[in-house]
Amino acid sequence: MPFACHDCPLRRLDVFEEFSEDEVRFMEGFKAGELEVGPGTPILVEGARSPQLFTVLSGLGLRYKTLEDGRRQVINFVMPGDFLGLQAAVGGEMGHSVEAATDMRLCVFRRSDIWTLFKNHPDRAYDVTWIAATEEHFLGESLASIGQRSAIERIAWGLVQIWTRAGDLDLLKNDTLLFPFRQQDLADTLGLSLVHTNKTLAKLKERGLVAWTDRRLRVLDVEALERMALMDRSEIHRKRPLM
Amino acid sequence: MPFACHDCPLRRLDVFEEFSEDEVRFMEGFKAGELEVGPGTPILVEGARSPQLFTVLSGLGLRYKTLEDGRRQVINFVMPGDFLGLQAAVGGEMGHSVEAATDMRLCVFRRSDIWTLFKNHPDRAYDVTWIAATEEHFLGESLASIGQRSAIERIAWGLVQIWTRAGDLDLLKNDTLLFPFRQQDLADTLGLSLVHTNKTLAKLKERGLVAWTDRRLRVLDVEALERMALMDRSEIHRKRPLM
DNA sequence: CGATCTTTTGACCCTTGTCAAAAGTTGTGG
DNA sequence: CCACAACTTTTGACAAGGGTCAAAAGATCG
Repeated sequence: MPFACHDCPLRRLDVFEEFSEDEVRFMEGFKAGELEVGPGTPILVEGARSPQLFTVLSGLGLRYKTLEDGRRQVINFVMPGDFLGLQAAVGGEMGHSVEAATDMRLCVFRRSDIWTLFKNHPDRAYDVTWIAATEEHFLGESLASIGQRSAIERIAWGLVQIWTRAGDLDLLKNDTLLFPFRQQDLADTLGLSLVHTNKTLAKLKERGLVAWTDRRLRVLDVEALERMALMDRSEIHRKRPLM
Repeated sequence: MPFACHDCPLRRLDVFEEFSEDEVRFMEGFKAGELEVGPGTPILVEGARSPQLFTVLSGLGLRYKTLEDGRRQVINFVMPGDFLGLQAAVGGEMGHSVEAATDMRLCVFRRSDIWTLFKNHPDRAYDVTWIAATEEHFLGESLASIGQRSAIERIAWGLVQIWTRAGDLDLLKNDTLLFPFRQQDLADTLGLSLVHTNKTLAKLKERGLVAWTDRRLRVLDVEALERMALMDRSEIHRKRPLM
């Protein structure tokens, strides 16, 4: 049974900005429904014009693009709070696909309502832009990682990235993240081969920095990984808007 | 001497959507001035909160990020029509720097006016979002190139990208583009070393697909390059908004 | 016409990719 | 609960694409 935005579990998280009562009311009208899907379900397809937008309520997924010959680039891991489908909503077509990796629950909006939002709710429209700009920011980081970092640096970077986001979303239980992805997914994210990813990951495990078995991921020394990846300690955890 | 938006040379290009008289009038109020800079001038700096936004009127530049140890990732080549500084305007800090590569002329907007735009001009706000989403789309393409393509594919991809954009902007004179960048810049864009970029580029020259000397670039066989890069022939040239 | 950049070349080798097969896991149906 | 099929993770051997170094050859520019 769908719940009212007022009771949305995501609202309570510290990473997200508070909603005013007014905004909550508006979002309740904007919300068109909920969608539940199982692992492997495609949610948005590259090149398609989806009539819907989504906010992830729970579950994990992948965004990816495929080249004609089958090579795949994972753009991002999809986590709760992520806003999906904006490209199709404003641009016309999705530049990538999105697929569920676990059971997922999504909040559904109508593409056609997006214009109303811009027209009547400038603050929410601003937030949408905020989200798009932030995503762009993140992709810039990814580009720098894939383009400039070595294999071990990339993996360290990727793990910190995942770990930090998961932490913000309160997804860590017993300091462990239930992580449904395969090493192949990580490899496709970082532009590495599966074999090399596996061997490099093994080094990080030996050094006691990470533990990843049985679909459970634990980062044991975030700071060591950050140093290894030459990450800007300053990557602030700013609060972000939630659609 | 600055000119009125009404006479903006970019407006006439086919790639950009038409402005209504109303929009032109608004933009004239939104425009805070013009900026002219020479080659090498930093326009926006990574991590800084710029009080200004820009639309490139003429000239070329680079967007890039630097890692702590000096490695540099070029995010994108900056061309006329590009909107700069949105990340700082909505998010807080720029995720990358922008620097002029030639003389550049920029249209300047005040960051503080952006909210007015959202409040009073939903259509223009929508366009801003459109731009952000499109940029995100493009970065996804880049990610796929750097992550999945081989050196020669990447270079082919990069050249097509530049060539197409330049064509859209009517920057080709005698089928030639005045291209102020160094091979090092292309290398840093594609995540390759300078030496390897040079040698790979040489192959494309030998095959008669490209000519690049003396700061003049000519792509002689776009389609061959597109095939080589496995590019989606469908990458539509949709009209885009201009700020 | 030096001083400074940028582009080319050649030699060498290291990081990462490819192939193939073994070892572990997970899930399913009888 | 076992057995088998289908995945995923590991390992090892080997190959190669691309990186690094160094220096020569061309441009640029004051």
